[in-house]
Amino acid sequence: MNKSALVKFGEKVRLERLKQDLSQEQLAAKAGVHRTYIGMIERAEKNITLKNIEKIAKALRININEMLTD
Amino acid sequence: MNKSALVKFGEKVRLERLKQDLSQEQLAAKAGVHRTYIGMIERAEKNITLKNIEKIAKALRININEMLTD
DNA sequence: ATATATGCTAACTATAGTATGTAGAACTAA
DNA sequence: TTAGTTCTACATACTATAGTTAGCATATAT
Repeated sequence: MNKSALVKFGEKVRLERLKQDLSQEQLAAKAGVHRTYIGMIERAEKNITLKNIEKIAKALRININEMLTD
Repeated sequence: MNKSALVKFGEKVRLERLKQDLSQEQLAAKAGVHRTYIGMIERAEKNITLKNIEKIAKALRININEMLTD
């Protein structure tokens, strides 16, 4: 079933966040967004915008294009 | 001055669209969005969402991560 | 028991997504 | 020239939904 970009992005955020041993709250603080928002993104419940993709990528210190690579 | 992801994405869309000799209207039809919306994206006037990034990438037959690579 | 982390619901408000209309440039043809 | 076509920029304006927040529940661990 070919996962949507939304699902893949959410999985990537969670994977990298845990790899860096960060809580959702800590990542949220780094990215400048709300705690629950990170949860929603990881669960692919929100259709995130490019500006916020950029924010989260920077907070995780990962290139934005890598956030969307399989 | 480090262009935003929005500006880079807009430039990439225009570049690839012209490379494939498509008008904004033709690309819009392929992607299933409105004519003027493509213009707005190319001019980086709208903060595009991931679902629409996916739509446009598919219409251009380009991997989504390549749309965000320098 | 207290603290930490996350899921989930529900609500508000900012703005993305959609659409219409006008204007101007570049071109083609009569 | 003049008229018609195509393409794009830009200005609104509407409506869908992203972004933000607060609150409560559950789980785990100390």
